[in-house]
Amino acid sequence: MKNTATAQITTIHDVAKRAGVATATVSRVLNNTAPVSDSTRKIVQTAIDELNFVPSPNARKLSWGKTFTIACIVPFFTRPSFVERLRGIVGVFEDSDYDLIVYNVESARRRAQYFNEVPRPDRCDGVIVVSMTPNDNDVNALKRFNLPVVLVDSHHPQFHSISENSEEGAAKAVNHLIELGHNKIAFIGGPLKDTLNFEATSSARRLKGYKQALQNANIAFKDDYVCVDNNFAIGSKNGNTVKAFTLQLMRSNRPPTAIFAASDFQAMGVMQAARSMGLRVPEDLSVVGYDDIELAEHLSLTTINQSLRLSGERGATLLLETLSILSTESKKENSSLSHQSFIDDDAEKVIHEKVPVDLVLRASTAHSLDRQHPVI
Amino acid sequence: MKNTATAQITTIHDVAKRAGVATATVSRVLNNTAPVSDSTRKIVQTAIDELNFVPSPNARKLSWGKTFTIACIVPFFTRPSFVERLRGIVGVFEDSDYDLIVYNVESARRRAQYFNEVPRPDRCDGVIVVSMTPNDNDVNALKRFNLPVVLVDSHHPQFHSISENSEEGAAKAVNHLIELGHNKIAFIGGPLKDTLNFEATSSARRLKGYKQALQNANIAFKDDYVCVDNNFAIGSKNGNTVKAFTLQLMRSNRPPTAIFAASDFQAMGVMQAARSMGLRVPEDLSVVGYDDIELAEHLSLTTINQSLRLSGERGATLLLETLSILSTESKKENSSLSHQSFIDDDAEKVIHEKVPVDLVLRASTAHSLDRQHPVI
DNA sequence: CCGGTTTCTGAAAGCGGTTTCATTATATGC
DNA sequence: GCATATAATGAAACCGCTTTCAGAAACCGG
Repeated sequence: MKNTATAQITTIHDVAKRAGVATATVSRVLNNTAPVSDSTRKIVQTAIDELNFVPSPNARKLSWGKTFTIACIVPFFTRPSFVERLRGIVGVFEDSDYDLIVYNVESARRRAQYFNEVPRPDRCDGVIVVSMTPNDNDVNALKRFNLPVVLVDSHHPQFHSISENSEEGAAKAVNHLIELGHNKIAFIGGPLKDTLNFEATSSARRLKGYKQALQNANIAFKDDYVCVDNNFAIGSKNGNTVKAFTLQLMRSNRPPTAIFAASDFQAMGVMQAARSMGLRVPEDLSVVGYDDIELAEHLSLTTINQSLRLSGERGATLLLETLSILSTESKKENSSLSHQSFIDDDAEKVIHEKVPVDLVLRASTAHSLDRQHPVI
Repeated sequence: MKNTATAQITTIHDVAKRAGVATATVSRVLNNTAPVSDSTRKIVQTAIDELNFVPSPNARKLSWGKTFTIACIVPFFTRPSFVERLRGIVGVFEDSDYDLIVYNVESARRRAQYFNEVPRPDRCDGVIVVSMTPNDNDVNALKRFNLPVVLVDSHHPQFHSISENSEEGAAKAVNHLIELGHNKIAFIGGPLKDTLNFEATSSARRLKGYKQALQNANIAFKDDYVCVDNNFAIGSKNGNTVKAFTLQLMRSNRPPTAIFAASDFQAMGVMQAARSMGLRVPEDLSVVGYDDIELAEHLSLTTINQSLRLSGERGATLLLETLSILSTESKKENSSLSHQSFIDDDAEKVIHEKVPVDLVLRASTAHSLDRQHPVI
């Protein structure tokens, strides 16, 4: 008696039978893909409503030869910034016909696996790659079936991409510090190269922007002021290294008065470390981060906003656009099936979009009160 | 010439033709679902390898009547605590045959939509609901097709669930403060009830635990010490409210010496606010959070660890187990198709698992140096 | 009122797999 | 050595939907 009457899934046949028509007709009113007389349309629609019929996504996919699925390969949980980007992506697909499957890369093994297995037309209609620069194998895998691909937060000549200008952002951060009178500015960042090919390069580019800004201001670049955490790899707790760097810097005989961190997450570590040794931020030490993750606001951290969420949104939208262009193109093909080989020609028209980077002023930076030789 | 030769997807027919066998045979070696002679098996396998054949997931799904997909309905997957849980869930399914589709709820509309549309056997084989207590409609929707369901971080008598004991956790937090000599302990939390039915109740339960702990220690409950942010709703920036609460509390004529926040995120706001008015944590104010998100470690925040990730893992595993039980059961049915109605009887055997809550001692709490009437 | 369109509809053939059923080849038993 | 169980395989049906193809019905000009 406690048997919850399990509802059966109604199929298109049930509807057809009930309406006294062929399944083809039902299909036609579902997709209004061909003229159906008003009278039968009404009958069918009633049957659909009464039976509460929803076509099986899978059958549909199989029949249409589309998957209505977007694959997103992303080093998902490793850093807050990825989550923000993902949020932008998810938001776009929520309102579309596409399902989004997130493939979370947390190891080199997975990375290779996903790049090889996922970009197949029977798995997805398009691929978004976040924060990973495809290597040669990846490129092959991605191109094999000519699926539309968009890179978010990375760049490759052969694929659409949405990225930010890290050099510019970093320069803005450092310029801000310079304008505040700082000239002893240190850099703390992640590794410059990395097996997984992601996040790494951004640190490198930010370092480059840092150097550039110094040079423009005629401040000598000092090797000791650059701390790069080569263990900032997957899943590692970067906190300790960053703290160690900070302590080391601040205890040196020429401590910096400001630190530019390559990410907000690292900036937080810097602030923690500074406080732990009794230094006040920003009075004793100015700190600038990068990313403007949600956290930054709560920490009152001055940082560089790189429109994380927007980048995800733009990437997703770009993919959607590509998808719809392709589908109209394939319709054209039907009428004139001649120019097969021309399709690929728009490989030329690869789109590379830049997302703006802006300084967000908060309370972690202040004028330099540099005492040239601090008493220790 | 720049035409990247787009590979064609090879089908089971291609393989069959190449191997000179019927598709049925290929299918059999793929799933070894029936005896195949070693010789033909080898031939087929070779063909598979040579053609690099991977069966189409969709065709398979359709044919098997399974989707090999798990739906995960989760609010704001960007909130750190949800991300942690999701991380646990994702980890489990990565190693399974199932794809995971995440449905991100950010509005009441979406919530209703997802609960109505997603739990259908043609969309997924099972559902994980995170941090949302199903209402009556939801329950109907979830039960309609008798899909296996697991709730993570919520509770309902009719569904499996993984949850934590918020009262207990809160009590541990408050007891810790009491043991440190505090007796002016304030509570800052999110709303106690909410249209979306999630997150709210956890604040309420933590408040309950707070009250209980006070009572046990014979400390009078004080209404002014309870600050509940009813705007901690969708997308709102809770930071400001929390800060306002903190300032208000600390500027009152009987400021607390300790604050227990219902989440780490809010605890961070408290710490920020305290610092902004020149108070030191923990010297002038002790702060305890809840959740033990990654952040907490970096903030040296004393908090309650509620095994966020573990809860996701357990939930996912439980669903997987249910799934495999169901599939073996349905096999049994094949042989003796009598006891259809008995299957539902194990609705009795709903599993409710609790995940441990533990105090994590860090540096945001200290002994109370209460000056009974602080000079202001 | 008739040939020729146009509009509407049903039967049937896919989509790419799995599975049943029937058939043939091979073993086994007596 | 023959009846019979068993193993191995192919042909065909099926999963639920879409789409082609072809036929029926309605429409139209002359």
